[in-house]
Amino acid sequence: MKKPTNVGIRELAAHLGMAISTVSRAMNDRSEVSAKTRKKILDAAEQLGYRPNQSGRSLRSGSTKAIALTMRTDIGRSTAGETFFMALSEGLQSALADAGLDLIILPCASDQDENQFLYRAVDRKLADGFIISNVQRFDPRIDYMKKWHVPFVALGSSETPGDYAALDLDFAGVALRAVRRLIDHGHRRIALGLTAQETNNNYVFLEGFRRGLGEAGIEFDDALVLRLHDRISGGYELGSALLAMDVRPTAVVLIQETMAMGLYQRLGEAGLQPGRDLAVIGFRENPVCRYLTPPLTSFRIDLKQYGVRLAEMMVSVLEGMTIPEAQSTLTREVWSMDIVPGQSDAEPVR
Amino acid sequence: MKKPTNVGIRELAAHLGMAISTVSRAMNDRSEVSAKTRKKILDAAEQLGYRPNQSGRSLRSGSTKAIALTMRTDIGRSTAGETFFMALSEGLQSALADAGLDLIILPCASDQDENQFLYRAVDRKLADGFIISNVQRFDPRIDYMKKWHVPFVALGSSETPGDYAALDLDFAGVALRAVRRLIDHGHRRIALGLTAQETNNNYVFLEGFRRGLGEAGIEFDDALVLRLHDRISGGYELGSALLAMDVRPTAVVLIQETMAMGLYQRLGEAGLQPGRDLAVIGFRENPVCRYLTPPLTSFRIDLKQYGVRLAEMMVSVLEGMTIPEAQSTLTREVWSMDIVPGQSDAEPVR
DNA sequence: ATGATTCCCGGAAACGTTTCCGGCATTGCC
DNA sequence: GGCAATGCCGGAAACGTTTCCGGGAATCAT
Repeated sequence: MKKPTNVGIRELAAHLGMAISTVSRAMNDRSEVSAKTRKKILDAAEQLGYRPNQSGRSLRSGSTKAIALTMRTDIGRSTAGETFFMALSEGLQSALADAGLDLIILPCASDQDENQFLYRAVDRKLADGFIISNVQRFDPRIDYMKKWHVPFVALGSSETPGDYAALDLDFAGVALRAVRRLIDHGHRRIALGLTAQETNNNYVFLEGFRRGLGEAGIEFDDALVLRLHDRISGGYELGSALLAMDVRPTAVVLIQETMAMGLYQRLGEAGLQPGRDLAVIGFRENPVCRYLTPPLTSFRIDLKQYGVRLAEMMVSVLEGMTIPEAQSTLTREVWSMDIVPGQSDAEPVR
Repeated sequence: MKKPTNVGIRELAAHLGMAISTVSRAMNDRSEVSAKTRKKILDAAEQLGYRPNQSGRSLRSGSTKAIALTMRTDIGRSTAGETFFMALSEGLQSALADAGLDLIILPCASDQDENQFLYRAVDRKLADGFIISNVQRFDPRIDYMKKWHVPFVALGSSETPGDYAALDLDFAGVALRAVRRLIDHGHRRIALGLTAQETNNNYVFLEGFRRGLGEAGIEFDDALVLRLHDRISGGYELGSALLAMDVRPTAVVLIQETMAMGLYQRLGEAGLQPGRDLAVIGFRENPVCRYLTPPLTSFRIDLKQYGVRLAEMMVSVLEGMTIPEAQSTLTREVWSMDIVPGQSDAEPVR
């Protein structure tokens, strides 16, 4: 069998004895075509196996009907990252599909420049809109998108000024509530585990942490803030660092829940028990952490709904670009999270 | 600032006082253009910020210069540590980029038909080549791709006949070696934890398992084969099922290492210890499992290299489609894995 | 010096689709 | 019954690029 010659709109029109413009209209559900003509065309299209060519379509219309989501392949890999993007995509893709949009994920390997990677995709007009993940505190990509007026929403907040849509988890609120909770339990000396990257989340989380301490009149001690690899081994190192301190903290708050695994491990090796000898609160609820002993106290978010909301915002931005009046849709939104109490943050022993 | 009119090849050519064909040649590094003309053009392109439009390009040339990888968003999720796609993409994207190809991941939500999802992407010519993951034992998608002569490689093996490229992990070998190892340790009654889906991996893994038993003259007992959800809770259920058996097995082999977490949990609740009261061997090495106590015995694969190899195969298939003679590149390849001994598969207590 | 070859480059036709424009019916209104 | 409005549809021009074709200039061999 030879490679089948793909039937184009021209062949289909010829086969029907109609003009290609009519066929096009029928395929796009436009109103200028009568119902019975449309049916005839759609039937013939089905029968001949005609599918509109996306290249021709987007060349002419200037729209790809696709949304791109950037994803670093080396971030939060040991567990958090993948479950995050997968669970997010579940809602995102589904909701975008309802709006007639495809979702494509653009994975960026660690040996590539993340900014150039996006610029290239944007310049080549790979998608109508872009969702930028792993946003930095001041992110040049945001400036780029604004400069060239390409629709985007930032997945994560940033200090880059200007009007644009952004969606983020409430890092500040989580840190604040975690500290409050620990203080309520009687802790006074609380450590903080951040990641090593210069992401905005770290900054915001630290802000919330400090505010929590300030509320209770506890002096902030910079030596208790540790920056670690965003993986299990980072948690292990965190444990070592805590154990090596002259006067050990009685509690620690983690910005990345998978660190808890390494931390648990390190504590166990030292004969210490999480929750009894050191209170631990993680960030995002993660199946892994529920199966730790003791279960990790963390915060819950429905990532699927989060993805749906992300899709809504993207669609809204897209409409805002085409429909001139609706400029007010560029909101920065923060989703608060619910605490999931575990057994890992009891009162301190003395 | 208004939306900048994107400078096209025409504007660039006019600005240079050259023909657009010359500019096109220069942008594509073709030999029919002199070195100094090329430099002049590239400089001007840089200065004016000209980037070729991908739609126009692929419409004319029929090639998108992109490879698509399908990914179900609901598979292996919540499996904590399931870093498969991220680690794979790391090598895959990087290697494809070296070949001048983009990688795009097409996430398919659980409420969508996986086959139709692929067909749609193929019909719309979203990519030059496709990497099909989560292949079934008999996978209609493979037939579809072959029928329409669109380049693809199957990520995972299948029983669908015909010549095509496929890459898979050595499920059979791992199962065989796991059983052998347990038998060497003195185990005779060995259970098997599979996933509930009808994937080919389950079948192949079971084959290897049976073969291992057969080698030692141990009768295969179908009641010891359990099919569970591909997640931590599945492991928990597995534990319950094992504990409920009249005569308990002394060992279990898992096709999915994250099940171990739930299993450990369930055993702990029953006052039993993995590795002492029940030997456990998992499948793929996973950071999470190294931090279990006791560490899980499993098998190692370098997913990044695996991704690089996948890219090579894809490129090879692509060349095989254009260069007529090279049809012999359609190989089915299986990667063997190295065992990573943990403490979870000791001798049985009696 | 002449013819053949090679090297560059310009002109123009595609690729498959959407969309503007215009025109023929048909309908509605007085 | 005349005239405007409306509904449907055909023709053709775009969208931005690649590539075929052809031709002028330069190089080379004779």
